Amino acid sequence: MAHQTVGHGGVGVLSGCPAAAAEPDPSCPIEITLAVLKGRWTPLVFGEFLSGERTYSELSRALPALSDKVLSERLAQLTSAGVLERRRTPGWPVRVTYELTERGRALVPVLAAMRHWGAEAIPS
Amino acid sequence: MAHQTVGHGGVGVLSGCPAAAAEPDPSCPIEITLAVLKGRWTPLVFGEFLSGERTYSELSRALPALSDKVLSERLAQLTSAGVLERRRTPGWPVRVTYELTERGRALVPVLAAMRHWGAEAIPS
DNA sequence: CTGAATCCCTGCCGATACTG
DNA sequence: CAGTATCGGCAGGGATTCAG
Repeated sequence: MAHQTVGHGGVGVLSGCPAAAAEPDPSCPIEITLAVLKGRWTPLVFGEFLSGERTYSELSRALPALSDKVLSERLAQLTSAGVLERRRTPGWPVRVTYELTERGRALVPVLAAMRHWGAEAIPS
Repeated sequence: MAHQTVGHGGVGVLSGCPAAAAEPDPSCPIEITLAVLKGRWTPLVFGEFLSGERTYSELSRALPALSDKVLSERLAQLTSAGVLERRRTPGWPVRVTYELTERGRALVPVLAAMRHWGAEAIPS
């Protein structure tokens, strides 16, 4: 299994990306996953949902240094990625809760793998 | 393995980060892993090493649209993260080869998990 | 051959203010 | 309560040029 000249075209970890990728491809599965987690605060926001559903104000209270703008952006990002589900309770006051979808829960083991790798300190 | 009510304080996916993280913590294992993969071209550069060692010019040829500046940055980023090892062949012409370290190979399953999750299309 | 230095442009993020 | 609008600062990344 010495290095063969074949790229990662069909079977490698990067399969789904063009073999001789001229450019980074947003449709590459790995890029998709990275895009979901991309941006500051995203992992922390995601982590808030590990123990159940959350409202906007709960999140805002749990992460005080996170501005409304970015919180909205992250919730929209995770929602449009299918990771969170947004549910509006009619009536007053307006109450919106977010919670993990099935796809969101499927992301947990992925994060766990990342955590495991990142936890092994680099010998300085 | 239904979702437990416990937070991410000690045992969750985000363990290693401050429980009530006031701010995103660069020392969080997940943030560490994301930082390694961070930036445009990084996954593609990493993928080049799946089939063995590479020289600077080989990488440059394999990824023509990638500028020297960013290629240098990525190689430095991955090297300082302990993912790649840099080896200089003395003499002329100057020849530098990079290859995956043990830690770099340990990253492959992580990428595989990300690829697996990203490959499941969102039902539009 | 393998990069580093510079310049510039774009996109992200924070702060603040405002709306349904 | 749950966001959106706007603006400014700063870092990321592309093109080009220079150096060891």
